[in-house]
Amino acid sequence: MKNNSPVAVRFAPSPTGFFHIGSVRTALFNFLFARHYGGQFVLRIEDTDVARSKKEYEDNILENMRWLGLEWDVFARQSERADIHATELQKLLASGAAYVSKEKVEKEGDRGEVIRLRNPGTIVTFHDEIRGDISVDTTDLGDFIIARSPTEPLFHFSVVVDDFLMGITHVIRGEDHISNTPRQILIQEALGAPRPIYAHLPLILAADRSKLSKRKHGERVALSYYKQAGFLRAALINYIALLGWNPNQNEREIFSLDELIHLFDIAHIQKAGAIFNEEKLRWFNREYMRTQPPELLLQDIVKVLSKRYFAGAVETLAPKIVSSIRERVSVTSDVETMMDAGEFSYFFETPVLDAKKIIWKDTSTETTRAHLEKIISFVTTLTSDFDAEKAKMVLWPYAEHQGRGAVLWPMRYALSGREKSPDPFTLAAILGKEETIKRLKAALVAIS
RNA sequence: GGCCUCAUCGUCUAGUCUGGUCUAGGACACGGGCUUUUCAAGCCUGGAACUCGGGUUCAAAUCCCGAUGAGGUCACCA
Repeated sequence: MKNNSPVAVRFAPSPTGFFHIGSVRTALFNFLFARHYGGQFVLRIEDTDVARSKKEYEDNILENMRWLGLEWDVFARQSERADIHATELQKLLASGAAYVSKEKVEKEGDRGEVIRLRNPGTIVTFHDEIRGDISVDTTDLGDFIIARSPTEPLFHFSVVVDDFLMGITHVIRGEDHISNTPRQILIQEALGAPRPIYAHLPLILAADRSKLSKRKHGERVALSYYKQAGFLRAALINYIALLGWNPNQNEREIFSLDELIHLFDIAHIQKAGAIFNEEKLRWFNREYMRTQPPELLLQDIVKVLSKRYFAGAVETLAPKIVSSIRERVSVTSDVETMMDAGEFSYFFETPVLDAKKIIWKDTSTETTRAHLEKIISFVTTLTSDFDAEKAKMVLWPYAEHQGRGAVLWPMRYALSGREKSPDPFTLAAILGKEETIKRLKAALVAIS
């Protein structure tokens, strides 16, 4: 497993929950670092806690790592390295650096005997690439437990053994591991293992400034939530990379994964935690959506609208409305939100008109009626396959002359029955000549 | 509470190492305006921050000390 690469890093999630944003960031930074230096990126599943680890979670992590494009070079499962851990543990026991200790059983699952590290009780000072030197008096740690039995190592021990034997040169992980580091260094020293270079990343925070957690902050901490909502991987990667790191490229904010790899450095990593802001993520996503071919959004629109409306009607409608929707959404799930708010209902059903709303501001009923009649006569002159541009051409001079609001508002409202909608020309083109005239006449009846 | 870490607009950040060009720059969000009526988008524009207190210095967002505040962590979880 040793290699000649200058650096080797690892992302070591425990499969005890769905891949969440904080883990994504740790994985991303490790990936970026490895690729930047042409080193090795190890994905190691820390599943030594048999009771809490689930295959389902492991699958979720792997699947999402691939989806994000964070390909790893080496894959390992800690549970499959049990023999290695047992061997190393025996060495410590044999040398007296660790010992079997009798315990009183306090809670269910506790053992009568566990293995503790003989703590020399020194002051451990280690260098952190982001924070500088950190010193901790390890006497308060006591002879801490490193294994439940000779074949059941605990987190700190298996991490140190694996990092050592897998040749990990840099440990890049969350700030919540700072307090674990002295303990792990003590184990390294007992094992005679070299000390890797540490870099503790600032945490990604929830709006309340506390660490993002499933229990406190719900589904929005899981990457799959954003994936399902239709966020693009490039937007997610770009946004998360810039949370706690800055490439220092003047004012630029949009970067591809390759550019991030090229630019990545530990020197520009932030020390303070950063709040995850979905609004800004949405902005990134819109930026990336613009670069996507419209066909992709079209497929999503068809999928969403088919849930509620007749598929045949959706098929013919969707291509006509895709460009106007494209301007109004930041993420594809917005399409569903719009549908739930009734946004598209007027394409499928005759709108129910509120007579008062047909009239623009202080325009009189008589004038509005005259405008509507005029609009009908204009529309009548159009060929049945007219588009929005054609409709605008015949109607615009009249609207311009009579007052845009006075003419266009009643038309738009008559066609949509809503205070907010696409412009009247687009509506008319989508609805078609016959339906447009029918709805305009209905408005005329409504205000009579 | 012990230990550890952190501290620039509401949020993400540039600037801090190598003090002066910072009356602190950008982005998101928000306010106002413009645009083919509404909504959105776009463009223009506005408000908005160096946590506080001491030092050092001709000069401090930048260096030092302290206070305060915030977070992390204290398992036979990872």
